[in-house]
Amino acid sequence: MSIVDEVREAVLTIPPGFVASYGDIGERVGVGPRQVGRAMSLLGPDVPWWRVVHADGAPATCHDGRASELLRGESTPMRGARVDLKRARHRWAL
DNA sequence: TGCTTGACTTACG
DNA sequence: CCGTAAGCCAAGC
Repeated sequence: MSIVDEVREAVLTIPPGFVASYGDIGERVGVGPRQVGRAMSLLGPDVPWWRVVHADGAPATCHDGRASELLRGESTPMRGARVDLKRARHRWAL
């Protein structure tokens, strides 16, 4: 298993309407947030990359602006231009 | 083997 | 809210 596969699995488990930060995924797969970002760039367009946001709820810096529309389309709790992590942050089984 | 880079995070001003 | 600095770990050269 590669980092990319682990990250892909984690991202795919995020249900519509929820999001996870790079740090969250990093903790889950056991790597640093930067590896998550690097892995994401290799995943491809077949994953819900827009459900992966920054620690403060800001959408991914790539695909400039597209994430907001996609998140909104899934009824993701938004607060202005950023995701309301208090409500939208996905939590895997503890 | 060592240095640079990156879809990041946290802390501080 | 925005900019800067240090930390982080894997991949590329």
